Amino acid sequence: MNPSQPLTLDRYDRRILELIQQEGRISNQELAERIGLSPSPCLRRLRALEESGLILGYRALVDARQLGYRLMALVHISMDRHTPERFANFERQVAALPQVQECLMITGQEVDYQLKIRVEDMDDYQQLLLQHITPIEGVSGVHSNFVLRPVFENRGVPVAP
Amino acid sequence: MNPSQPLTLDRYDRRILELIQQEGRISNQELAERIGLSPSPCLRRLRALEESGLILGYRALVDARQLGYRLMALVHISMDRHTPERFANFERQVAALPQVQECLMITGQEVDYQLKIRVEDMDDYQQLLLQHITPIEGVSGVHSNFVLRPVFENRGVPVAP
DNA sequence: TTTTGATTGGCAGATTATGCCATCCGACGG
DNA sequence: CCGTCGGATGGCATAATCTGCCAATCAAAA
Repeated sequence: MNPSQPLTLDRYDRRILELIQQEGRISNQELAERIGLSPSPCLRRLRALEESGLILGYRALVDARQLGYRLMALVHISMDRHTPERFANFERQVAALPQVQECLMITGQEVDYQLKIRVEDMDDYQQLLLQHITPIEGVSGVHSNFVLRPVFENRGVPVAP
Repeated sequence: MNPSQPLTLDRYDRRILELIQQEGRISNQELAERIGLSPSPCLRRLRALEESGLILGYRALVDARQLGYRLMALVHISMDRHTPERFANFERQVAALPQVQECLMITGQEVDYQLKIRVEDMDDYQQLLLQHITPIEGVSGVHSNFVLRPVFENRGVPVAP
């Protein structure tokens, strides 16, 4: 959790990062085998990467569509007054909505945030927007784009030499 | 890998999905303990969820900033001719760029794709755009927004009862 | 109440993780 | 050129975990 230490990653560390971004549940033995180390130093390195904060955690990828979330939308939000309180409040409210998968504060003349949203269908979407997003204090504009097809998502961060 | 079977998830399955979305590397023993089952049926359920395709895989989350990727951009792409070949070619080219973390085909009068990009700095970004994205056949417009702050990302899919 | 089918819990063997220590390697100083 | 020193590695032993198997349990239907 300490965002400092391994400023110097050697090829073993890089290889570990590449592999666990692809196979987050790979066993230490197989990891060691693939990077060309024995299990002991491999595990030590993995733990060090975790401790350093470079590895933030592990996630299972769940197929949203199979869970019934057939609609994905990108929502652009503009705020009327740009005070820290407004922003903080908006972010808190939005974080409480489980359908909001992602919230980014972005540049743009008419836009302050982009939300990525997953819902079951348009009815769901309309209700989320009108009941929970538009009413947040300070929200002055909402513009929606829908995802026709996710070409790819959840790619690993490149870890070049 | 078979996207069919568990149309009916009971509370155990739901709990498993919730937990492994938060702690992708949790041991089966602790998972079992937390959901209130013994390890055997817990592992059986987990494997079934994996086999069914509901769990697509596991990923380690790596702190991009610590790896030097200090700039994140959302790039909106418009294509001049909407033929399947153009789209397929664009997607292939873009998939070959490791800086492109995500590619979504979206609705919008002037937009066909949104890319999420991670680079080290503006120089990097300019080079990626001019050298690798703009030149792709059919790309007629590029508009960039930069991420000032990622409020949150990588949230799990809600798995409601 | 009895039957039937699915799910569970516990057990045993196989696999994996983890701490410890001697060894190895490279850098530095003598 | 050789010896010392610090850090990293590999192997080993123990602990923990995984995983397949079987009898027991539970629930729904007859």
